[in-house]
Amino acid sequence: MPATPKPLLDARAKVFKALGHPTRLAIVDLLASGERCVCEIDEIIEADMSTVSRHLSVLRNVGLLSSEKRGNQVFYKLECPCITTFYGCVESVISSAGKPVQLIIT
Amino acid sequence: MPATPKPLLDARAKVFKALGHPTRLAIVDLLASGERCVCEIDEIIEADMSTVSRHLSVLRNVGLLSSEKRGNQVFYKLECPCITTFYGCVESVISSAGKPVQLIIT
DNA sequence: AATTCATTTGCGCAAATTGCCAAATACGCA
DNA sequence: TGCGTATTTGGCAATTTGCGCAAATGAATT
Repeated sequence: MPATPKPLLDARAKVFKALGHPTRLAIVDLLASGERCVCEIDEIIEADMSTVSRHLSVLRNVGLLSSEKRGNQVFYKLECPCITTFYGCVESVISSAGKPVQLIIT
Repeated sequence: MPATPKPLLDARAKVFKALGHPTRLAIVDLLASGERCVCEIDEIIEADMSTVSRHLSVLRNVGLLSSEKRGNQVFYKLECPCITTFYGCVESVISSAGKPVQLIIT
C-alpha cells in the first residue's frame, strides 16, 4: 500500500481547511437547502458582509461552492451535498473526544 | 429546519480544522492501516519528530486519534476509520474546482 | 450620466499556526 | 543510581488567518 502522494494530500487538506471554520460550516448548512444570494446569507450569518463574502470565496476557491451572478446579485450554491453526510462521522469523533455537545430541545 | 446550533458548528469545525493539514492527513492515512508508535510515524513522515509529535497532539485533542503508552513508546491509533470513506467526496470537490490532481502511474 | 443597490477588495491589526532547535520529561535497563 | 532511548514541551521567528471599516467595482434604474 503506497503512501498517498503529496499533491493529493495537499489538495485534500485544502478542502478540510476550508471547512475548518464555524461560520463557513454554517454557510454550508444553509446552502444545503438550496442556493442563496449573498444578501440572504448575510441576513442569517451574523458578521460583516465583507467577512461573509470572504468566507464564501474560501469555500468557492476549493470547489465546495459555485457562484453565479444574476442581475444585481450573486448566488452561491453548494456543489457537494455529500459533505453533509459526513457529519455523522465527525460527530462520533466529537463525542469520543469527551467533549459532548449538548443539544437541548425545549 | 432550525439553524445548526453554534456549539455544534464549533465542534465540527475543530475536527475539520485538524484535518486541514497535509502532514496530518498523511498521519491519518498511515494509521488507517493500524496503530503505530511515534518513532515509526516519524520514520515515514519527513519532519522533525517534535513537529510530528505536535501534529499527533492536534489530532488526538479533537478525538481523531487515541494514544497509549507501552514501555518506552507511545502508540497512536485512528479512532475514526470512517474518515477515510470521506475522501471520495473530497476528491470530487477537488476535481470540480478545476484543480486536477494528476496521478501518474508508471 | 448620475444614483442606488449588491458585492468584492485593500488595509491594518490582533491572534493563531507552523516548524525547528534545544531542553525537559518518562521509561527501561545495567 | 546512572545511561540511553522515546516523546513532549518551551521558545522563537516567519507566515497565515480572521475581522471590520472604508473604498472600489459592477449592474440596474432613472
